[in-house]
Formats: sequence, structure tokens, C-alpha cells
Amino acid sequence: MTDMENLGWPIAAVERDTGIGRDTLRVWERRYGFPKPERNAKGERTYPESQVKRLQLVRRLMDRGWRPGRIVGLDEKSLTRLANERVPGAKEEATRFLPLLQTVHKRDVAALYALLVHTRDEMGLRRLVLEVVAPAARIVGERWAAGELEIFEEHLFTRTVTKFLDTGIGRVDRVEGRPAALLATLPGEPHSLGLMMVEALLYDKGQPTLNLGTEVPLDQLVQASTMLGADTLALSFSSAYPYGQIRKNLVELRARIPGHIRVWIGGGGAQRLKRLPPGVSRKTLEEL
Amino acid sequence: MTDMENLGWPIAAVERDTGIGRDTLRVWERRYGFPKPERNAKGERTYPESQVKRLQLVRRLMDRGWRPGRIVGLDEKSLTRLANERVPGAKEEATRFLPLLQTVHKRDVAALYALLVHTRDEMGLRRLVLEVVAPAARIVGERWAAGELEIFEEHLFTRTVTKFLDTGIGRVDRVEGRPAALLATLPGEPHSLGLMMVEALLYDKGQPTLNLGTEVPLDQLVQASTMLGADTLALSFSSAYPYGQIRKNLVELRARIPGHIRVWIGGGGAQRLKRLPPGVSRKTLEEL
DNA sequence: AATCGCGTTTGTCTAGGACAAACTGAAAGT
DNA sequence: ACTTTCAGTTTGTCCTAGACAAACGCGATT
Repeated sequence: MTDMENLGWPIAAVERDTGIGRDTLRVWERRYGFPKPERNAKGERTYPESQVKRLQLVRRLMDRGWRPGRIVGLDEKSLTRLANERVPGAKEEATRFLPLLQTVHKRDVAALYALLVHTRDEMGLRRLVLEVVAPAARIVGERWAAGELEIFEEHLFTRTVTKFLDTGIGRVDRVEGRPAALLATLPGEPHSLGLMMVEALLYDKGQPTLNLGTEVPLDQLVQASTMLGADTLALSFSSAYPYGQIRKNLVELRARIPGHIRVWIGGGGAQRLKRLPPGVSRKTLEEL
Repeated sequence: MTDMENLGWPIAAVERDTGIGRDTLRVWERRYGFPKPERNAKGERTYPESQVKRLQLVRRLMDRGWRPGRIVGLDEKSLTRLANERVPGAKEEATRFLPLLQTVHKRDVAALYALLVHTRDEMGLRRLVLEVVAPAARIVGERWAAGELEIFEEHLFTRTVTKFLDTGIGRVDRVEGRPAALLATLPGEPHSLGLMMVEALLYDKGQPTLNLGTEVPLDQLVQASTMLGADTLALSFSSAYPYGQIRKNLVELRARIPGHIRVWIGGGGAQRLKRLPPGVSRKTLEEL
């Protein structure tokens, strides 16, 4: 283990911790000269901690739309500067959510939960989702991208909100008959909060839904949508979802499920898509 | 798209749908002569549907402890026969859970949810978890391995139980102070039910826990366990978790987190581990 | 009933090249 | 002013065959 700390991480560990594929890591090294891992006795790449951290920074910037060629060569200082550039208007918005964000920064899940309960009692489930949970999730995501929050802190936020929403919409028995809409994310998209919000909104309107969860393989979606007799399949893409994958997967999916089933997409990743594949439509939370 | 159906799937899609790595797929082809994909115009492997199905069968058997060399060469008939071999005593146990299993087979989440509510009112949360949810989860997993259930049906079961448990243990505010135990699974382990059960049991005893969720990167666990001041880190491994990974990850983790923090492991995968790495102990649900 | 040793199995990693899909940005069209 | 078309560039994924250590199965020994 001590060798590991000295020599650095094997390529598989780096792929796991950065989400950047093995092949890509090697090809970056060839093209951009970074990362430049050491080698162990066996001749295998071993990435020092510092390079992994820098790769994580690069990954976050790519999630924001930067392309590798522009940023992989930059040093840590420049990367951090880019990461801290704020979206216009973000500051004012942040102050509106100050109490909520503080619970996250203090990692006080009890306070966060209490805040959610209080807000729901005040403005109702629908407005809570649209006006609090949705923007808060976006801000938390941005804070994470800027390196101000750790991944596990974002995790904690998500988990607490999920737990709260599950408590509110748990009464599955209220919904009868077959589900009108199936909710899911595709493999590679682990963010479940978008689905939870959709589920909460549709539940609020009494529309039967079935949440299949995250990272559902395509063939399973095909099976589920026909076997469960749904008429809509709603997919969520966070802005971190890899560029090209979205369109590719949607085209494949659309071709494989029955034509009468509608395909809806939403989330930050869906917004980035310029033109939609035929037979797929984009929905915002407000439209639900 | 039509070409895809004719020519088959690219290697990345097969990796995604079977959970078998690219390198492994290529090396199996070289060693065992299976899979034997076609090639497209570019010379790339394209796997026919039938071979993907057979690979999924192989994967399920490996999850049960079979080694590749013994089964990769077998034809579909032999594989199906192996998959259908039942664990002794499984039959009697299955009849005990007949009503519950039927809700799963009929994909009737409302009935499943109602059944859970009813059972909890009758025997309490602790006994519900130990005597119903835990064995049911195992049986559902086995049924899936035998090919009787689709992945999404297992998903549905998990999601419904999670929603039910979240409703019961949602009141985060009851717990005060820093969490004693952190719960998580490692990257590659998407099954969250084990964590949910642990969370429910500890909640029932009034012990503060924090569920970090599934597939938490190792470095995040290191960060979280120190920053949140927990004294125990509890990890869950399903029996599907790849053999060697468990020990390797545990050793790495143990070396990186402070010595005073205990590491507990549980779940089907933990049972398969012959000897535990130093500083790691195994717990069953009953012991909590 | 554990522990040790040994031969076998197995997954992961290496290399540099190749190519299509996705992107950028300017020119031409409405 | 706004969209569409086109060529040029960037980028991720896939290819080959070989190598090796870690994990495993199994028999021998404590």
C-alpha cells in the first residue's frame, strides 16, 4: 500500500476516479503531453495524486462544455481560474438559497431535511420542487464543478432530498392501473435527482409513473416499456453526460421501442442538444 | 439503425450490457473461441444478439461463483441447465414468500408496497427487514440469475422497497450529532438494498447513520470518513461483485483511512471472502 | 480443520496506428 | 439578421498480439 502512495495510481483507478476512459488517458498523453504518469517496475503507468487531481479539474470543465484540446495542456492555476468563473447572475441566485447552501456546506443533513419540510408546508410540493429543489440542485452542481464541494457532499444533498421526496410520494397505492410514464436514466448517468423531481411533479398531479432508476441498460428499457404498457418514456440527462452519447443512445432507443410510445428527455444535458433526433421531444420541469 | 440489427452490437455496447470488460471480451475470443463476433466494414467486432444473450448467461453464472474457463465454451443449452440448478432448500423458502414474489412477477408495485406496509404493522420494522426483505431480496436475485426475471423487474422491486424504507426512516431530524456509521458501496456495486436494510436496522435502534449511496469513489470515502467524524464505515457487496476487486479495494481503503475508524463489510459478496484483510470485519444483518 | 506451496487460470496493461463521428468557424444562402 | 452548407480539425474508440502478476484450485503438510 505504501508503494501505491509513492508510485501513484494504476490506470484503472484513474479511470474510476475521473470518469475518463483508459484509451482516452493514453491518447491524451500522446497528443497533449498530459497526463505524464510515472512507470512501475512492470512498465505500467502510475499516476501521481497531483495529476489525478488535475484530471478531475479537467473533467469538471469538460462537463461545463470545454473541449479537451483547449484545457488539457493548461497548468493547475489556469484550470482553477477557469473553474471559478461564475455564470452571470449566479451570485444573486446564490444569496436566495443561502440558508439551504449553508446546510450543505456544514454537512448538516438534519437541518437540510427540516428546511425541506418547512418549505413544503409553506408553498406546497409543486412549488418546492420547481422553485427550490431544481435551482438548488443546479447550484450545488456548479459549486462542485468549482471545486468548493466534494463529491460526497453533493451525494449527501441528493440522498437527503431523495429521502424527503420519497416520504412525500411514497404512497404508491394511490396510483392505480398501469403507469403512464416510465422514468429512467441511461447507463453512465448516475444522477437520480432529475427523475425524483419529475416523479414528484407527476405524483402531485395524480399521474401514475414508475421510476426505473438510474443507469438502466437500453435493452431493459425496451423490455420495460412494452411489458408495462406505458405510453411515455422519460429520460433525464445531467449536463455531465458525455456529449455524443446522448444523441447516439436516443437514436438507438427510438428505433427499438414501439412507435406509439413517446420519448421525453429533460435535464441539463438535454438542453445542450442542438437538434433532437426524430421522435424525441424535450420537456422542462415547468411543462409537467 | 437497421445495420445495427443486422450486423450486431459494437464492443462498447456489449461491455455496457454484460458488464464484461472490453479487454476480457477480446481475450476470451482468443482463448476460448467465444464470443466470435462478426466484423463490420471497418474491421471492428460486431456482436450478434444471440452471442450477447449467451454472454449474459455466462455473467450470471460467474456471479454465482463459476469460473470462465469452465463455462465460456459451453453452448446455450448447457448454460441454461446450469443456471436452473437450484440451491438446496430454495423451494420451501420460495413458497413462504409466494405472495410477495407474485407481486414482483405481476409487476404490481402497489400490491408490493401494500404488503410491506401490512407486514411492518404486524411484525415491526426490524423483523420486517430481517425476516422478509432480506430473504426476499436474495430470492429475487436468484430468480433473476436463473433468467426468470428481467433486470428491470429486479429494479422495480428494489425501488419499491427503497421507497417504503425511506418513508419509514425519513425523519432524519430524529438523529442528532455526527453520524456514528457511514454506509456506502464501492464503484462497480450498484445494489443499494443492502445499505437500505442496514440503515433501517440502525435507525430502528436509534443509532445515527449517514448513507452515502452506491458507487462512491475510494478517495471520496477517505474524505468523507475523516470530515464527517464517523467511527465506522460500513460497505455492502452483493454476490455479483467481482471476485478479486473486493479484497484489493479493501486493502487500499484500509491503508488510506485513519486507523481508529472501523471498517465493516456485509452482503453476499462479503460472505464469499475467505480471509479478511487486517482491520476489516464482517457483519451480518442480525448482528446489527 | 487450517496453512502452505505449486501449477494453472484469468484479467489488465502495453504500443502506435487508424478512422468515423462530432465539433468549429467561415461562406453562402434565405 | 438568421439559418444552412461545407470543409477542416478535433476527439474518442477500436484494432493487433504479447506479457505478467494476482487470484484461484488442489493436493500435501502441520
